Amino acid sequence: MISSTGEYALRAAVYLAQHRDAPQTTARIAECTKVPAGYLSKILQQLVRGEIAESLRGAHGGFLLLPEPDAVTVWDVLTAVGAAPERIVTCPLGVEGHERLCPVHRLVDDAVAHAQSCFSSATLAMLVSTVDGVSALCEVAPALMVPAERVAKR
Amino acid sequence: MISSTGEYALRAAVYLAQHRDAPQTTARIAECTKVPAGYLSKILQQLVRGEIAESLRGAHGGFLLLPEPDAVTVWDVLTAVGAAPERIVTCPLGVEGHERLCPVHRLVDDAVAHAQSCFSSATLAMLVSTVDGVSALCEVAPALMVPAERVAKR
DNA sequence: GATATACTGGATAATTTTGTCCAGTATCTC
DNA sequence: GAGATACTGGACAAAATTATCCAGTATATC
Repeated sequence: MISSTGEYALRAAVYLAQHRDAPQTTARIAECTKVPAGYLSKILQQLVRGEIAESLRGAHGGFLLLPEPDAVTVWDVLTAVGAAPERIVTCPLGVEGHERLCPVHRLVDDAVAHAQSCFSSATLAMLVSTVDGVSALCEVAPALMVPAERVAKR
Repeated sequence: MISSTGEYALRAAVYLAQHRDAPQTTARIAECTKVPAGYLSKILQQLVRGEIAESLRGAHGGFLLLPEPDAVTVWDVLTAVGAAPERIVTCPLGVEGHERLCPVHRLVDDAVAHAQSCFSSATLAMLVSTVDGVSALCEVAPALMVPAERVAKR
């Protein structure tokens, strides 16, 4: 449905939305999102070019989410890395003489349209704020940890 | 949204659903669906293994749709070639200690689920029978050709 | 200013997907 | 049975995606 690149970009963007207090290094984001560090570096650069993140060089540098979390949609993130599913606008067979899509491609395009709709109506703020026992990126909410884990932390 | 392989398989399956009267050769299907012939050959083999098509060797041989067109869904075709979008069943980050997906992956999985629903409720028969001026695979209905094209044919 | 930190951009490599080619085999027609 | 047709399976090649590495540069701290 979405490529590895898209998945990775989404994880990184959500992580930045969760940690707006200080710049987050590539290494830290990579560790927490389980994304290959070297590749993540490229993806973060794309997010910077897409004005989704900003980068700060030097000591204590890293990446910060640029807009407010409620002003960035999942669609925006996927688009920034070229991983957004694309609508079918013209006949993939290149047939001349008609404009409308045939039933086959209309079906596929409907699915794409729905995905686009889902993704463009979900903001990073929504993903981060949602609470139902499992927070974004699977960070287990401390209050909901099972006893064994809470004990292990001490 | 779906891979080239999936798109090609769908075109081929629909073509077979449109031409059930006689076996269709790889060359003919390739020409009409604009799919690279050599690659199509591999895809047709996968459709045969998936019991979506049957093959007949020798002169006047080719491929035939195996089940009735109303008994094959788009989902079936995509699955046969391993191109069906997959549901997210476990946390892609591999975090232990919880079962439910986090908001990020729940969102993505919802989109996948919707696509799966679209694809599994659409049969080849539906795609072939739909008439709204453009038939499946963009074959222009003769009666609806624009005048210039009708003249050009003479 | 010296040093350590951390992003940038480019080169390169591994992997997966897509695509090509051909010898072998089965089947039909005459 | 001979010849032509057409699928089968495997090897191989091209292209796109994913991933790694490193020298260069900018920034913060002392």
